[in-house]
Amino acid sequence: MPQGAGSGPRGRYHHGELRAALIEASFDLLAESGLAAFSVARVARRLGVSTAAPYRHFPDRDHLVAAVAAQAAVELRERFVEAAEEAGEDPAERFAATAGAYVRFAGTRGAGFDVIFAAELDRLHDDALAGAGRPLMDLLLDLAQQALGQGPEASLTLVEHHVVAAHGYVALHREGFFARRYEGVAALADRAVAGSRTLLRGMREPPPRPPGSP
Amino acid sequence: MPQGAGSGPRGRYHHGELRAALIEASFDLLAESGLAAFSVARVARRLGVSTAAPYRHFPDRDHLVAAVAAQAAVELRERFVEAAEEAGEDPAERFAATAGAYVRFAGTRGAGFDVIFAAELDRLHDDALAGAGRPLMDLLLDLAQQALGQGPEASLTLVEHHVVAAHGYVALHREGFFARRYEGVAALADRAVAGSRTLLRGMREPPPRPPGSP
DNA sequence: GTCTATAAATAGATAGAC
DNA sequence: GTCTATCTATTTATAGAC
Repeated sequence: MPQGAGSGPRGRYHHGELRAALIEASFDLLAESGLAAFSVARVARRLGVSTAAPYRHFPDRDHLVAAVAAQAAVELRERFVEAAEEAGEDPAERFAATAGAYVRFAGTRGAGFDVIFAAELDRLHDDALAGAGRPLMDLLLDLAQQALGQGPEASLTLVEHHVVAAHGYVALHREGFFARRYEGVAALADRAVAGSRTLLRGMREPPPRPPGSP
Repeated sequence: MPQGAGSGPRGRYHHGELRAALIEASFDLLAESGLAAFSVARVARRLGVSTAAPYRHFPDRDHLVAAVAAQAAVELRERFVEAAEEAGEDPAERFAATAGAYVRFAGTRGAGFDVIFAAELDRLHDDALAGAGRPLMDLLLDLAQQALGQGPEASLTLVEHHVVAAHGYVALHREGFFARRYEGVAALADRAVAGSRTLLRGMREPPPRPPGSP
């Protein structure tokens, strides 16, 4: 039993658990304040460890963020799979459901596409992170393809609008834009799903008339 | 001629111009680093004035941000009007064009819905700011109403999806999500306009079949 | 593996000189 | 109207004790 945390409900992290605890606390901090306000010192403080302790496990702030991002990518993909499963058989509903899953995940867990694909982390060449983003997008492309029944180019366009809209809800939520309109993330997630349905419906329709065509 | 800035191309701000110069430099800083990284000290530094100088004109950081936000709301509304005018007669195109205007404005000027409606600024009770956001949304609602030809509730839904998507492009752009895909804001603005057209088309269509209905 | 102590940067904000 | 000087707080990161 390599631990001694029994001295209190939130005992200190003595041996070997700090790395995982840092990542978990980082999610909380990101959810509360976003990536820009994220700091190693704040994570350490809320775990009750010294500000120096994290540097035993991560060389700097960005490597900690990268570890969070890599785990977020894996978790988010799981939420996507679950959401599609729960949505039933209709490919349109399976696709749209991932917008809700995104808003709920990024809204409560704090790490979404902004963290997972953050440009700041590019220079790290973190293998775990580099390999984590692709399966996420591939899954969405696959669901879009099945919902749309058109070529890969159209699917990519749909996924882009879909992802951008879902992230837009999270971003504006975090900035307080919806503060006076909605209570929580769950309501916004439903709006995002409705938005994706609308988007899909719009892409199945032919454009009314390209300006200037006969 | 109450000034003495002739000693250099970027001379110091001696009398009376500092307030306006601070607001203008704040736009630049917001465009480069976003609201979270905004600081009074950085604005002062890039103007070549002391960090104390801004406090002669604004009591604190938030009041400076509020002044920027109020001006941004006015400017953004002008961009909306121009974009709708340039889009021609088609109400759908007039509405969709505002998505492009938003992405270009918020992407290059740095202050969009996130700044204009920032929850942080709520407690200020700044009259200029409080009155600036509403005309912006009213204009969009009006254009949506004309494009959609349905009730005010449907227009509100459309505007929300429209605004959220446009802001999503700006937010993900700023985080580096599109860094490897697009060169600049102009390309993203076009994608946002295309997205709004799709959205509008989707809202004109009846839902295929509400689950469980005959 | 974690701690204390420490360093240098940066930020917000104020007092008082000019 | 702007400056210098100053204070306090925060963050990143390192060195060395336990």
